[in-house]
Amino acid sequence: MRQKIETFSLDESLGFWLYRSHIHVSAALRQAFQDAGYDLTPEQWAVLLGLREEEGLNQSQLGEKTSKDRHNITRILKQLDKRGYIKKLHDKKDKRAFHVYLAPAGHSLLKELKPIVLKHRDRVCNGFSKDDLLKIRNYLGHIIINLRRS
Amino acid sequence: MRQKIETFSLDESLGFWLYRSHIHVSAALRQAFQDAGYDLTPEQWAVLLGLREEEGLNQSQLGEKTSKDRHNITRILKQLDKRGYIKKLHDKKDKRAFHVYLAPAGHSLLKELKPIVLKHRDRVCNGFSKDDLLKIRNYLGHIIINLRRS
DNA sequence: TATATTTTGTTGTCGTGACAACATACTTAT
DNA sequence: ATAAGTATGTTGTCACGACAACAAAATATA
Repeated sequence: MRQKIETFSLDESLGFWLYRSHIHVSAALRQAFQDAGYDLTPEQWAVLLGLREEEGLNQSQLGEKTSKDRHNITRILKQLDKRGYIKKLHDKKDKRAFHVYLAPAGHSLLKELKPIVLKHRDRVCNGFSKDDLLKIRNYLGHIIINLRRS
Repeated sequence: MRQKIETFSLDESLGFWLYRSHIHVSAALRQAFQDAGYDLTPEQWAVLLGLREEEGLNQSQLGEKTSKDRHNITRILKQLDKRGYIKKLHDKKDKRAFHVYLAPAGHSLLKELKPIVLKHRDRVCNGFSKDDLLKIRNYLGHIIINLRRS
């Protein structure tokens, strides 16, 4: 009578599936931007999108919103600033902080990217019902909650 | 009568949810290794695990198995080699290729990490039934298939 | 008020993902 | 057999995630 040895493998690892699917989705979006002639990373896109939803955030808040830490936000904003997509304005009271806004070029970039992103989304979501998508989001949200400071 | 404007946001983006959950899971595993005194990245762990499942692969095959390209495999193996966890043996016929194996230190490392990884897994999967986990894996596999060269 | 702590943002380092360029060597075609 | 094409692996560059150290400024506390 053999005992079951509890073990693990890549294919059984939820974390590895998340890694794989994230890598694929991210690579596909990057490629879609590139094919359309845009030199923009998925991360930069995420920050632009976060900004459009809530302009005037400071960098820490923007980092919270996009799940990136201050250091990375600093550098991603540097890229976006260099390309003229955003503006950083000093807080009038707090001399340390900035408020970040989309520049006009950022707004029009988002408008231009829209069909590309929608097409990408349709590709990723092909074969999923609205209910499936909701379930996936709940599952992933559940995972994130499981990992919150415990 | 207003028309619905099709739009998108971070919270509605499946890709962004994948990013977020992957980042959290990966960070938690990294932290678990660190807390236990191991200086090992989740990526290095994935390569070691891939190797244990199938020793003797060449680097390209190992990359395929772990969803990493040749360049990254080269560097990750360099790290693992430096720490003595793997061995690279020349192919006898093909002078370009290597066969990669776990060194004894790699085997014992995997054994030592086992309780840490299992605890991490329990934390990530807290509240999910076996059926849930199967569904998640199917969903993520579906996403990956959707993105295969089309 | 003076000091200590916290917060905001920057810079630097390392490991990794994406990509280009390259050397070496195997394979196929002529 | 030679040339063309392909495959394996390395190196270099850039962008990003994690982390440490830092400066500047706000806030809390003594």
